[in-house]
Amino acid sequence: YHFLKLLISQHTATFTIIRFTLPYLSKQRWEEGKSSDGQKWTTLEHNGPLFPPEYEPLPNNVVFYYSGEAFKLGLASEEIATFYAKMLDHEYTTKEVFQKNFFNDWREEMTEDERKVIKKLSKCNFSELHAYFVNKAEEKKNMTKEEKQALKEDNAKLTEQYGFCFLDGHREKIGNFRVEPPGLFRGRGEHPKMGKLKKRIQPEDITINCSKGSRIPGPPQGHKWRKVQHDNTVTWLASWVENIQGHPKYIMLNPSSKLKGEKDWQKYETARNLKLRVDSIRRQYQSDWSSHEMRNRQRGVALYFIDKLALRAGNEKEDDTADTVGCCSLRVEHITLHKELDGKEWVVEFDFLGKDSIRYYNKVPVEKRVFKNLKLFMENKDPDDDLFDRINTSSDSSQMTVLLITSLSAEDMTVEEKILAYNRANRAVAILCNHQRAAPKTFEKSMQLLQEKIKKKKEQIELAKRELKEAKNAHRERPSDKSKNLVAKKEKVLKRLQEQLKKLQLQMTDKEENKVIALGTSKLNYLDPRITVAWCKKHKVPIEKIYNKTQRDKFAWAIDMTDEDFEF
DNA sequence: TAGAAGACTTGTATTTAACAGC
DNA sequence: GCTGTTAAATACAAGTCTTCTA
Repeated sequence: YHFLKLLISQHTATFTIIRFTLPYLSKQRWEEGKSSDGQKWTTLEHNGPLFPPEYEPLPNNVVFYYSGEAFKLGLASEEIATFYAKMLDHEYTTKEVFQKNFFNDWREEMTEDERKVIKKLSKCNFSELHAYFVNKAEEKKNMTKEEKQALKEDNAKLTEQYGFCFLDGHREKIGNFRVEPPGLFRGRGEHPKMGKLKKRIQPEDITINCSKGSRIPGPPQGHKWRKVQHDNTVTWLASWVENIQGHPKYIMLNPSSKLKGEKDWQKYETARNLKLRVDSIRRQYQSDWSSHEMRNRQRGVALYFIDKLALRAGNEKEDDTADTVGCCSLRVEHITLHKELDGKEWVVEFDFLGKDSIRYYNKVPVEKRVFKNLKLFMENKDPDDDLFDRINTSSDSSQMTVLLITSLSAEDMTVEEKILAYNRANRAVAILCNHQRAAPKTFEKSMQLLQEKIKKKKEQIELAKRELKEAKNAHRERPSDKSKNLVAKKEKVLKRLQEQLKKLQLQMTDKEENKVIALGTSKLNYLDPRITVAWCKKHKVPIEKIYNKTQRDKFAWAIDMTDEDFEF
């Protein structure tokens, strides 16, 4: 769990981040009146998941070719072929691993006769299939307004029927009420299983969870559920096992639900409690740097990294997944020690792939004792050995914290400036947590557009200034009510233009600074929303300017309970 | 008690809806 | 009203941490 806090005092935006592991905390007696028997609900009723539509066979004029010859595929293998055909202009399909995995899985689903003929992916020609789907997408785009409206209404009906459940008597929104459709697995980074066939889920694969005595959802015609259970120690409504990694998947509630909201609240309360102990935890791990036990030294340094850099814990991973690491799973090859670098002493250079194969690159000056310890941990090891070989994320008291404070301030700000300040604080957190995104494809273009707008606005301002001057002169020469009004009017116009310019410039700054940073994750999962709500109230910033509809729903608990003098 | 299985949160990519500018 | 951009919503993979089981 990662936690952070956003403190925004008088005209000042300040974030404090706290990232730590829960076992350490849950052993403390901080539970906020949470039921100890693990009951998550008393009654639960729902309509089961919504299945994706059955496969629609291709029309006869859309032909698959093998070795240049038309080849009619059976329904099952045709469907799988369409998965690949749809992805043809995606980078994935150029990757060897993807192709290999796809082709292996595809062949497994083929009939004997198909398998006899289709032996090489390179001889397969999906282009007609691809074109067919491109065309279909185009047609969908060109549908009339009425058709689109009808489609929308159909969708709304389904959401109405399947998108809600009753939990303890309250009607709650479900997060993902659709069963995932079949397709090709798209792992992130260099995932060894990319391209494998994600099979169609049948009702017979699905476990339903609801309360005893509730109306049990009916399986689709001619089918039955794998199992119906009544376990109120878990929060999911339905589950199945996906065939790629063999992991369970769940249908759960939307973040706007009471159940999720209370859990979220509890999370931030835990963070709040941690704040009281951060100092002592820091003293502890610093003293561990000189421990005579190697295990303690490693733990002390690992904790320091997590505290200082907001690294993830770094659990052990299964094989057959992309090679990514977190703090505890760092290997010797992921860091380089520099006694001196860029005029700084005791610098550690990090370079590794973290969650979702996002690169973490950072050069960090550290305390001398940390540096010496790292050198010790690396002695007589190969590059692919674990840096922290004596600890793992479940070793005792894995206490991990992070605290960062960035301060941004200004006096007498407009709402726009306040929002920029907020976003900057938000951004400082995202940068620390390495929440990166690829620069949007249209970034340069839209930047240029903004640039032009600003130029235009400046020209307008020049013009307005001249006109104002003229009006003033005219008024001086021949004062009248009319001329006086004109001056006032021109002043007003100029002022408004100047405000608009400022707004545009702020917008541009924000955009530029946000180029490769994703704010969403930290806003949604790390910032205590109560701090944001209090800040909005205090500074008269409408909450809608900070949180969109979804976010307001998710943080309804915070919006309801927080007044302007809330302190984290 | 360690390793596997299970449950739940976090995070990026993709899809869809809303909006601005013509 | 149309079209291209941007923001919101959704999808689902990939983490973390808990609980079960041999």
